[in-house]
Amino acid sequence: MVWRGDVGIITTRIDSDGDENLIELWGRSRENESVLLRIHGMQPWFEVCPPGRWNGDFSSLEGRLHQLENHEEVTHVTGPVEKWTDLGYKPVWKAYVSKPFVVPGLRKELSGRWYILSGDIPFANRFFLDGDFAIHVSVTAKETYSENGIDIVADITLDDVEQCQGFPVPWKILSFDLETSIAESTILCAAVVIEDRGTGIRTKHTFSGDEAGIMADLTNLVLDSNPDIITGYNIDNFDLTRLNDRMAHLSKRGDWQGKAELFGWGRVNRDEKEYRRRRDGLIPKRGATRAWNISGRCVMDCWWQARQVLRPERETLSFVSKLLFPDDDERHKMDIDASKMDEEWANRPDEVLEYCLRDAELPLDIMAEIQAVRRCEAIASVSGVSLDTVANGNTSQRIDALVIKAADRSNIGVPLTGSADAKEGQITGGYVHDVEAGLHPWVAILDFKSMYPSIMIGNNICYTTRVDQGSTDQPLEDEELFVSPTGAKFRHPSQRQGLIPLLLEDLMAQRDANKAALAKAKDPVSKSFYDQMQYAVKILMNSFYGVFASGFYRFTHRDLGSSITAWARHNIKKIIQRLEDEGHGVVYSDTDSIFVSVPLVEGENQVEKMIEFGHETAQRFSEDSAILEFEKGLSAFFSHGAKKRYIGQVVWPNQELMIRGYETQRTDSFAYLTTGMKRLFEHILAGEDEETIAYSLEMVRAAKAGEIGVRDLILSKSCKGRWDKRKAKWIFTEDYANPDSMAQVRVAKQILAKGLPFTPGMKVSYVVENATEKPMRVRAWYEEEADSYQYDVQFYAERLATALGRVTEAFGWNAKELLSGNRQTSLFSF
DNA sequence: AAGTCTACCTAG
DNA sequence: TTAGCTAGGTAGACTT
Repeated sequence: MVWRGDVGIITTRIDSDGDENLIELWGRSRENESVLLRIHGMQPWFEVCPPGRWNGDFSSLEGRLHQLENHEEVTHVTGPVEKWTDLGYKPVWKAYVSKPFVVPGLRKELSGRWYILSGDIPFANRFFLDGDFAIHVSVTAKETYSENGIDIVADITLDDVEQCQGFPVPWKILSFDLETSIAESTILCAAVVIEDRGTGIRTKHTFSGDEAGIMADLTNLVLDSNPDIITGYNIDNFDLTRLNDRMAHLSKRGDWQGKAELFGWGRVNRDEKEYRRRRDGLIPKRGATRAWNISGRCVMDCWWQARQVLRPERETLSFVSKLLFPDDDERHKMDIDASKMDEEWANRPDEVLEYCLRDAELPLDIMAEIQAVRRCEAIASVSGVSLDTVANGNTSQRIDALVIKAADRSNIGVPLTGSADAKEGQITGGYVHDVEAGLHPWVAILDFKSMYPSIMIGNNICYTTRVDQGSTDQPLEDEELFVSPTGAKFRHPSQRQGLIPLLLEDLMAQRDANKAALAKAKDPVSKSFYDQMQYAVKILMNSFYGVFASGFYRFTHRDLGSSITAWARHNIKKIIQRLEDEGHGVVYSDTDSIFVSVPLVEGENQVEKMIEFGHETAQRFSEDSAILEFEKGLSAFFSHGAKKRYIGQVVWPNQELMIRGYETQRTDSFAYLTTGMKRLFEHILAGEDEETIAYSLEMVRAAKAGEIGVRDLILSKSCKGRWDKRKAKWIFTEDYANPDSMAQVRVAKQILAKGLPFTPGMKVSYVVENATEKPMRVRAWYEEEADSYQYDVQFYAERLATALGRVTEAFGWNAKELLSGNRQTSLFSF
């Protein structure tokens, strides 16, 4: 029976064990079926061309070509086709090979005789590249069957797949949590909550009893419920790692069946062959990266998603929950002491199970609230990759998906990653204008629309358009070139349209289309959809510059990044100069923005004057590919004189307090300072100078008097470190020159001493007990011990005075004076 | 007390 | 901090 369906692709792998090389794609259909597509008929290949400049002498290649054709791993060779490379046009042969995994060896073997192209592209990516597909596809299958709990398994070819409009995939998400013994590191109990986004139903499960039984039941639930996405809080570093360790502990070496029973979460046959796969197999694996790999499923750690979206001051599950659901006490009441888990489990197992279940469900609430999956889906849709590649991949992979496709279509050779010359040191970045200290009334903020992408488009900046002395491909004699302030030259689009500028133009058009659709959308579902899409396009466009300015990306050259920023500096400095020549004060500028004083008018209509001035000025200085926009209007702007630190009272297009850089924005500050400083800023922008000083003095006084609740004094900082497998201990010396002089490392060690989990890169929280000791004495923060903290009153008072004093100095009070509570009369004060 | 160095986090 | 980039401010430990 013919099956037709729209499918969202979770992840891919290759199956090259048989005669054929299959690409396997796991997904979920619009109709809520689990799907496995097995793509037949594709063959792995790479390309070769003569190294160096091509001299047209085909006869010199005959021997090499013959050797290539007769290589035992090479099935056949086609070509040559003329392709563009960074040394000019060259003849390119395509070598088809028996198996994808022979390519790395061949690459090495041939490297002296040939220049290799397209030789490091994972074979499974060919599905997206050759088919021009993204995460959502439409499939027609003549027949299908069920296998391994998957509803629809279809053997098809690329021709049976078509592009598909985005649709909300009814993902099935499994969230889990383990409670573990501190003494033994065994698993005491587990909980799972499964969300079916098709039906909207959640089911809850708890597991206790002997450890092997818990793991086996958990595995059975994974297989029976067959989820697409596995989540939980910090599962990458904790829960999955622990399951893996316990599997190793509880099963004998080589007992693949025993291991599969305990942790065989993969969506594949339960046999030894699948067990033996190094990745994408029966048993979840973590390679060199942080990301876990489970065949057929996508691991999406709620902690990682939440930190990226929310940037929380602290990163515990309970903190993030309170941040998102402040009114919901049930969700975050704390009644189990995790540092005494063994006792808790012995004394009141029911409560521990309930606690465990709650911590399994919260990640689902958090993921839904921050729309983590939809966000990934939108980026996957725009860049043309699977869900897993967005959730667990890197920026280069997203850019690759777009650029390689475009290169293949235009006969541009695809160089290997790392083939470019290394960058010599850093390139120069954006220009930051000195900020004039003090309060400035009426400031218009103008900024360039998508500055770096526009510069790339406007000057046709691309790997494929850069003029290189060493290339056989030189511009026409009368060709108009774009010459960057660094001297780098780029071809004219009439002669060669760059791939990147073309892609960026397309993305800009997509963004405009999505924005237009968003404006027209009536129901919340489509509104959210178009908003996600336009945002995904924006994210993707902005990541182009970074990738092309990096030292290792395949399509880069050091002149690209430095030309982009050089043009940016040139453009913005020119406009600042012209504004100043006209008598307009430029208060500040950073990279793509200009803060300009609005001429004052008599009477009441200063806001209207600012709007008119903002729009008029922006338009006047706009050029074709450097469009300046009036972004915000401020009634007041203040900075104490440091770059990247300022505040503003926005009055157009809406009313808001805008703060950049200051302690209020920093997650390594403490609540008493951030909330107080925000209040201070409101006084400053309202022109309430006396209140500004009085408020600052009161804050410092209260701190000195020890009147602040310790919860408002918790500091938080990320801590690195790594687990040394051989020594079986945590080491910090790799990441820190002097680890024990760093407060966060000392805190991490306290956490570890308590037997609590520590995740490298995660923030740790602490209170300063005594800063007169060097290094200062700090105590890790545990909510359960909240009542027992002593803090260093003088330390907090000084830190407050320092931060507030920088600001109040503009009003005549410095840090020292805030601390003492009175102003020293200087010799010159009268 | 001033300067150097490492580290963190932010703006864009 | 999962091969995007640079500019910049600040804290704290330590040295001179």
